[in-house]
Amino acid sequence: MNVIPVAMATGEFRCTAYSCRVAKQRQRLSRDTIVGCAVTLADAEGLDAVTIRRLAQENGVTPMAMYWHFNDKESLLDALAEHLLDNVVLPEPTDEPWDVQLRAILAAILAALRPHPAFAGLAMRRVLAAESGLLLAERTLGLLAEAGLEPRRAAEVATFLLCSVITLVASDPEGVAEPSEEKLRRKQADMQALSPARYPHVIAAAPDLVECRSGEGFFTHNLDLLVHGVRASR
Amino acid sequence: MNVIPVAMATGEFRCTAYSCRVAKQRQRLSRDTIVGCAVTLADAEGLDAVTIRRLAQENGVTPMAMYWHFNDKESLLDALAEHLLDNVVLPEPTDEPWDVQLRAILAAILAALRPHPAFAGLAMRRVLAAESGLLLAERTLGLLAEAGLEPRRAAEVATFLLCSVITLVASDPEGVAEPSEEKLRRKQADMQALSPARYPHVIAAAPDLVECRSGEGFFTHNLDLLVHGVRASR
DNA sequence: ACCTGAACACCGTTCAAGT
DNA sequence: ACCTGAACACCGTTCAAGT
Repeated sequence: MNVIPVAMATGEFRCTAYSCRVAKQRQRLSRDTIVGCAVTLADAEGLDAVTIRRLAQENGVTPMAMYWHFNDKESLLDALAEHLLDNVVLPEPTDEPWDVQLRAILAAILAALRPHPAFAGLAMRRVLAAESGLLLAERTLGLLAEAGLEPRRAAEVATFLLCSVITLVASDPEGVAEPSEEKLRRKQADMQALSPARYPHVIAAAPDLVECRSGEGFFTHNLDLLVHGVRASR
Repeated sequence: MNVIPVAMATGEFRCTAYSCRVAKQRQRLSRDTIVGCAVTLADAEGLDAVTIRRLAQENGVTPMAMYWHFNDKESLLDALAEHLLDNVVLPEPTDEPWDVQLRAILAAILAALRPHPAFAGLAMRRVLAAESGLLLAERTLGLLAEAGLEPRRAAEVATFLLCSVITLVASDPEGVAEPSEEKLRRKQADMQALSPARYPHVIAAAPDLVECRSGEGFFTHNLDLLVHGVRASR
């Protein structure tokens, strides 16, 4: 969290709790500072809060200033996606078996996305475009070839694996990091109020169903599931 | 496609190519007609085109009329999600082994979502709320218990499986059904222009990577991967 | 019960212009 | 090179009012 709460003296521009830059000495804007601001904003208030106008305001600048740094909002989102992919710390190739290495790669992606569930879903649009994304794809395809998959099948599996890992993080219905604790309890109560005759398993699993996404097991177990799936489906 | 193109005589309201209701005899609005309109609109122009104001216009009605039928846009999207889940034709329970039945359920979900890639992703938010979604969850949890998974693990896997199937459809970067053929070729060309030293596998797989999502194999093979994964990770 | 009118606080984006 | 001002065509939503 590189949020910088500031108590403003001058009223030069509105300075919210999530203001991303200090007012006194406003250095020049850059793509990176804007992306950084967008990241903290999305983390704190969800992707919907990431707005051209809001970003401008956070930086004490006119909305139109953004258009010098980005062509349009689409390319701003692209930059957010690439920020995620750039944060993936890809493990060096080893002489371990393909499945161990594949798991390590997927885990690395997971680790980079988990801090940002609000916009992890954006990563998908740049895996085959950004350099860091292509590197992931390259390594994944290589390992799948090593596993003995024919090319077409390797492409299908690689695409699916990357999407699945992203989904593992982004599937959370709430866009924001903290699903508010309150809503979760209500959801659980709703489920347990169902007809016990028709939904016995759902009722019994209600606490797990609402909680499991925030446990460590959800990620490790389902990564295992994926890798086992690849091995078994050859 | 229940799109009704109309050659308007009167100018009573603007009638686009995707107008969802005929002008001459405007019967009453209902949640169902609005949802139907939203579905064809999303299929044709993407989810972004589904707008309170646009829906009103398509139905020759004031934007505010929507607010009698839906509390807000969120609940409109909820209705879209439930429309998807309602279309799942759940296979009857049989005495086949659990994995065969599980695959059949996942395939049924897939079949319901595939016609609507633009908003298939919405399904996630209502699986544990809508009746038809809860039925899916119930059956899935039952089969996973039958497979011998402990409750917590079953909840994790069920959540992941449902998300993954949805992702299988919704992961397409383009929101619209037809990714425009033109862009696909450009994407493929971009990839094949990469450094052959650094990205040999990506370059070789370029055609497959851009095409594989529209082939039948992408879905059947990855469904198999998931089911195999469940079996192997017990 | 079902819909309209007017208004509010937001969006993304373009174009010309300033320094 | 970097940013502003004014304007345009959109959003979702509220509130009071009409039939």
